[in-house]
Amino acid sequence: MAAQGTKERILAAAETLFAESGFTGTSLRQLTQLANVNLAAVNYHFGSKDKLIQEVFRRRLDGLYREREAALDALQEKHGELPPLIPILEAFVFPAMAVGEDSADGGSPFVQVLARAFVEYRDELRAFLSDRYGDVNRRFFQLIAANLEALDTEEIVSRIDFMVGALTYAMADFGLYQRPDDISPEAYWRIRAERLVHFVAAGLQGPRDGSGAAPPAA
Amino acid sequence: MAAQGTKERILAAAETLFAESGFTGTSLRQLTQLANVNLAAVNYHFGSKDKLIQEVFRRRLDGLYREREAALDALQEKHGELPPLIPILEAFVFPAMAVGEDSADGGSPFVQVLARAFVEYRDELRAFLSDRYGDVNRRFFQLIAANLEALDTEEIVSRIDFMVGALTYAMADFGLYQRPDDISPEAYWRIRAERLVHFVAAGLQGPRDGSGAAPPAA
DNA sequence: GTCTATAGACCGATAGAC
DNA sequence: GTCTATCGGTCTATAGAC
Repeated sequence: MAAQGTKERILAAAETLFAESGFTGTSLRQLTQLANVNLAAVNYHFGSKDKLIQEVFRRRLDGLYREREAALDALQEKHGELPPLIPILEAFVFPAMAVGEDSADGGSPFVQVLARAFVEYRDELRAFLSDRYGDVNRRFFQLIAANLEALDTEEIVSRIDFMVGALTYAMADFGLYQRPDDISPEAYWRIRAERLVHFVAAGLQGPRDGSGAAPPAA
Repeated sequence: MAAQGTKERILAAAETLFAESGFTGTSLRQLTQLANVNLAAVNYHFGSKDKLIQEVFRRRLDGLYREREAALDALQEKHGELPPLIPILEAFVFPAMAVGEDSADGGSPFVQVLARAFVEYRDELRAFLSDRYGDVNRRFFQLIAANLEALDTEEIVSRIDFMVGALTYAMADFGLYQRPDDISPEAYWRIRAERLVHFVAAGLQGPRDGSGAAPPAA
């Protein structure tokens, strides 16, 4: 685990600290100290702090989006042009669980870094992400929307916004639900991901107005 | 609008800049310049940057939580101990819309500041918020949970986490849905809040497992 | 209560020896 | 590729004149 190349150690330390303290909140001094490399190494290997941030994302997201695309391809192979909603949501959520599983402790700092990206706005980063992954995101968007065609576009966009919020927050593990001692980290994430998919599917497909989706449990 | 007291101008500027750039990302220099007060005024009036952050929250949340509590009281007056889910969610969400409506442009920077608080972790701030508003939050939690008693506690906690995510993200207006030109800011927030409540209610009440909540729209 | 000035620390980036 | 040293700039907080 320890003592890879300098670049890898920097990236690993960056992921950890960005997750904990954000981009602005993390200094290159803390970062290089944790990575056990010289301060100047960041600029030597990455050019600047912003480029380092970008590389932290690229390293994880390239693989993640490859998996998401492959999952969509497989779905359309199986179901034709418009697969049902649940597998589409699974194709988006499940690959995200695996990201960061190579980290030692089973935790997944990168998904928290992803959540930071929404809040800690960096124009350069936003442009990079949109450029590189926008096409796949739009493909998901359109497939989800096509499954909700009883709704008008405005309402669909709103509901997808809510979905992204639930997703982001849940993946970043900000909530109250803690892993019980008797289940493994992998099982924990799998259960959460399944619950999330069902929650979001129910929310997306809910009635247009008033009166609750189902009779209350009581 | 302009030229209130120094403290008020500082608080207003802080709200705006914290919403845009976060706590760490906002310097007292930017802040005092926008507020048109001297740099030293922050420390004179608030003691420190952290105390200023705390005051930004207290100023808005005291009123918000008073409204939320009053809405719950009124609900229980009307429905007895356990009101139905939708009005409970409305009692939580609707008062949040009004917060910040005294800002000049109809926008609501404070709700974005709230979202920051989840991501930009500050121990001092977390303790303050939990101390001051934890009781009301727990009351909401329990009423929601009581409406979902067909589910086991673990699943309820998970779903409430998803709810908080959707709520936080939506209130912060991070998503793609933009206000159409032909509706007022007030109407925009009301529509979003209603959609959010219905989305979350459907998600919370969704089936325990597999197979989608309702027949797909197509 | 408002200002200037500055202390004391930290920041990202870079030049240049090895 | 790695290091030291440092530049030029930022930051929060405060001391002290008015």
